[in-house]
Amino acid sequence: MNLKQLSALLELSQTTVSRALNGYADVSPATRARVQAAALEHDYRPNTRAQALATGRSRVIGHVVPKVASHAMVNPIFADFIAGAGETYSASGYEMLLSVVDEDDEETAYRSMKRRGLVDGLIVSAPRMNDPRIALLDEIGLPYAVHGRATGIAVPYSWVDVNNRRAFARATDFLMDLGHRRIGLINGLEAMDFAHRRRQGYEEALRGRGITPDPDLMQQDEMTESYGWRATRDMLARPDPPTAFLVSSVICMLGVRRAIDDAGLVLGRDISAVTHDDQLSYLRDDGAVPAFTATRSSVREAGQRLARMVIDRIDTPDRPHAQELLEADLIIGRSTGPAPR
Amino acid sequence: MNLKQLSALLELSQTTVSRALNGYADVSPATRARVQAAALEHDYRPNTRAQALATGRSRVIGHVVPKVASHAMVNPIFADFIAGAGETYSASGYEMLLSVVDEDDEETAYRSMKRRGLVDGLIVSAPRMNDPRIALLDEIGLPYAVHGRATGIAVPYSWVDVNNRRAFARATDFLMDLGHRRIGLINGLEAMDFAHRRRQGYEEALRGRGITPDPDLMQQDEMTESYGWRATRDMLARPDPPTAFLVSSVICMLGVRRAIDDAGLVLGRDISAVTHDDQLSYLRDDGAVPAFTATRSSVREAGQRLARMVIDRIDTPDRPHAQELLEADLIIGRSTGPAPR
DNA sequence: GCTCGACGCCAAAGCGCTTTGGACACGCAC
DNA sequence: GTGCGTGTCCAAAGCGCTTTGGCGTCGAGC
Repeated sequence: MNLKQLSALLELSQTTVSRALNGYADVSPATRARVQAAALEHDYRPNTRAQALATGRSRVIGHVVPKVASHAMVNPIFADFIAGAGETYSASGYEMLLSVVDEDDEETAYRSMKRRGLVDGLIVSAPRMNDPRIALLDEIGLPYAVHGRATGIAVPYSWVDVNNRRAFARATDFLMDLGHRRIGLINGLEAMDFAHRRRQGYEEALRGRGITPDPDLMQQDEMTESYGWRATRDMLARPDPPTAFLVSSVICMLGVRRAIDDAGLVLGRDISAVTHDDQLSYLRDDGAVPAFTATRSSVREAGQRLARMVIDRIDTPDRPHAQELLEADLIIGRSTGPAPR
Repeated sequence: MNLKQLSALLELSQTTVSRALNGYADVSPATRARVQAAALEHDYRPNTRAQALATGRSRVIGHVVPKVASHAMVNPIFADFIAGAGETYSASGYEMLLSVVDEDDEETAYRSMKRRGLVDGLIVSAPRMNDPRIALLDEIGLPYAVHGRATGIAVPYSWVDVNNRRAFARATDFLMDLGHRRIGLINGLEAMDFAHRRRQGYEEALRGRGITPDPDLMQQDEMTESYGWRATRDMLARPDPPTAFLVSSVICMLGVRRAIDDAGLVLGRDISAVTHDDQLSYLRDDGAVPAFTATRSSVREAGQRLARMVIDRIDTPDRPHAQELLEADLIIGRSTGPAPR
């Protein structure tokens, strides 16, 4: 059933049927009711492609997943983030288009999405420092919103981010309050903006108490379980090992715990550790007392907010850019305790 | 730059330009070359929506993510699966549409996708036993391929699956070869077909050696870390605890290890455990000797194969349905050893 | 009685592509 | 010269929708 057939059936013009369904005022209430009833009865849904062609809007929002050729890593927060964004999209009549793109072809991909009229807007994930994608999208003229910030970009843009600096500063302070002085940082790749900010927070807090950050106690890498294990093992093997760790993700933290176990130590007694917790659904840690002390912020919620933000930008491109800085909760769990003396 | 402008510029008709670019024979080699050069120079890309409207094909494949209202769980294999499928799509000129849908609205969502001409085909994930979606899609007439099988569905359909029954039978046999007689099963939800098959394999292997499966040693639930922990703790607390575990996912396995540690036991010495390993990129376990003994099968590869399969079905709907049964490798790691006596 | 603005409806154009059904020119065979 | 196949190209219709501009009709206001 298409518009033509439906309007023939109702003995009305396509114009009237279309306008009745789209809520225009110049349709009598009686006619509108009749049209709506018929549409419902025959389960009429406008063809998206035709609609998009006629209106110039596709009601689709793109997410580009860069595929790094070297290490075929998929971001573990990806699924929950997508779930959050997807919820908002479907509630707002948008669809989500996912494009897996070779890292080098990202620019081409963006341009092509615009030219082909594939999407009305984009989500930019995992911004790096001085990320070139922001200028690119401004040039192309495709509405977008960024999950995170990009240090070094001067022009305003729309973003949602966690206050990573403050979260890690608070966590560091918390550990120092417990008497820890040597605190290892097991960070994500610091080319990623969030990891850079986390280190800033960590170093600031240390310096705030007159402690000079020790480069030997800082590691950065792709946040896998085995990286967490390796980094912890190495630091614990040092002559003057840390008594506490600050860890960038729960996945890493699992490896950290394993290394601590392997060393015959007890987490929360011999060694303390605080992790950032994105509240991934399959790693939910919400017992009465959580296993891990954590800076916690829901990545799913970030997805929801970002989706809302792009949609707003599509609807009202002239509005000034929006920014949302989410504060992470500091949740006390069983992985921290006073520094052993 | 659109077709009209391009053809004006070339002083050719739209027809000829279109046919030149789409490889039709009735264009002289000279003209074709001229057209291609101009298209390249002006970076012309046909508008997808117009193309879709004209051809009746959208070159988009849908993935429906059911959103379970009660427990907002996102499948951890989701990201890697998507990555695999996405690679194949972009190599084949397809796009991926992701739709997050309330569990109850799944039928409506499928019908709507068809009516609105949104997608050319679909991937069905996480089939349950007697899954009604297969009959539904056959009725609607939307090409699809299923990730997994649905016990109880008689009609042929296209699928890619891991031989879960055999994988778990082999793992059980392996543990029994090591002398284990009481083996706990920490399974996924058995309404899911794969979990059902895994239990079958487990029970068959036990019976094959004259052991009657003990219902007290079987658990099923959503495969989270905390479930793995809880189930293991409970079974170890039994009067006659198992000496080995069979675990449905690496995520669970992390919880299993935690519970074993908590009990003051050593994994691989006091207690053995074998897990299924989907080779998730952020949980890669590929040291010289992996931490976990596992039945291993790449979910990313499954994504690639399924993508290929739907595309084939779209291109040649009359071809008989294809099936691919992937065998899981049994990888020996450090989490298994002879049963203690 | 006439004008004018609402009101309710519609014909037709247009979105940017593909595809059908020729048209035209040319060369060849008869 | 006629007929016919072949190689190139094109005008126009169509995909299913939205939107512009206009057309009657009717009641109110003068």
